[in-house]
Amino acid sequence: MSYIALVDCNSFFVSCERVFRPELWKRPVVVLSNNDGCVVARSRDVKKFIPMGAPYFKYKELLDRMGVVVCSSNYELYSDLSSRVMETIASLTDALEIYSIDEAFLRLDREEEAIAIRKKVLQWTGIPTSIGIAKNKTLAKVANHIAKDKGSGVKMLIDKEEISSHLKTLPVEEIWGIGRRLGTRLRALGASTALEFREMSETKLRGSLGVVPLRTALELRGETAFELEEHPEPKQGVVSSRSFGRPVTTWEEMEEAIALHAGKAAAKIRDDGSQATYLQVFLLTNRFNPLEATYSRVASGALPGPTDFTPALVQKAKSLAKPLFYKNVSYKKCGVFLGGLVPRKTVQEDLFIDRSRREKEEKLMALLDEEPRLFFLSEGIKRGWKMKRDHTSSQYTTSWDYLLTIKI
DNA sequence: TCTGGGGTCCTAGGACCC
DNA sequence: TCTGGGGTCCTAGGACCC
Repeated sequence: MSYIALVDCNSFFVSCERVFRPELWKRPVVVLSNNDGCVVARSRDVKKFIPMGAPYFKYKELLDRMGVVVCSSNYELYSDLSSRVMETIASLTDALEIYSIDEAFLRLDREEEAIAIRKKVLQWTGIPTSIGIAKNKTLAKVANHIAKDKGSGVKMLIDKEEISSHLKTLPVEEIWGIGRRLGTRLRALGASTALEFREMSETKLRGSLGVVPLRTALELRGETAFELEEHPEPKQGVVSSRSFGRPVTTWEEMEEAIALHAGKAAAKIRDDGSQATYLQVFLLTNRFNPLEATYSRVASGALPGPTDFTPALVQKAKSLAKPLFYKNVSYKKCGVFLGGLVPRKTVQEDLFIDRSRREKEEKLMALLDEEPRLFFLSEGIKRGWKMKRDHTSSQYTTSWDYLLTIKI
């Protein structure tokens, strides 16, 4: 008999910070999102009084009063430690699905294997984990919560009676795949616990909620509806977006931000070895501002052919964004999505672009990717709309002193 | 003053075809 | 006067995840 296990790193971003600052193991710690906007990771003791995703400005005083150490996020560090954790797990199992930066599903036969994995990950990376084991992914999630709550590290949830008794006390919205909206609808339908949800009829679930919640309910009954995906499909698209440090009201600034995001997204797909055939831009106002109606616009279009060439993508992004931009509107955020990705190798030669021009473009992009201080002037020099935090981490694009001059 | 960013999957509805 | 029905593809939007 084989089981599904979920390995989940405990307070992952916090643990990453602690690995490099061991004195923090004894302190309560939170990690903030970009722009120091939200609390995105909390040490165990902080979870009791700070909700996940809490806006930092609302909790700043409380955090200070409680003596909580506050860290800005360092995604490069987290993603590097994540790779190490995943490599460690991979070395101890054959069937692994990396589900997120801090979680992995795997197949195993015995609880001892999980205990060994947990020990090895801690020993090799310094990151503590919790492991839930059950018949399928959804129940492994439930088991994982139990392991976390009890602090025991590993929880095997197989016995039917035991499963039922846990589901009886589990609120519907805490089930993996059931969020706030579905939770509200389920409660209206008379299911407020996982057990009540599991016992709803299939036709009712399918008819009023759709196939995903139905699959979730089937898993709670012990069936398998979500397979272990060891070889995930390539990404559908990449997005670069960010909130502004202050409201943006002029097209000149918006244009710079759009260009910057198009450039960042382009760099990502080049790094992945793919090219885009479809581009989307979006502009948003601040949805929390009660004085103004929320304004959110999207525009998209096909590219003339698969490309990863920054200037072509920037031009397309700007031309799509321009008609969306209204004067007298304060924008909060914008972004660029590149989709319809195809592997670079299989892209056919475009007969209308001569070879030497293509080679020049490739050289220019290679140069751009090698040298972080290089950027296109269309992305702006001053960037008054950028978040303040970003200025501290990279000066290359924000100070004249770091500018390079090159001739092409 | 200050509320993240990057993804996935599903559904509904329109366009188009026969 | 009467205005089909089924399939496919595309896109926008909703809901969820971490």
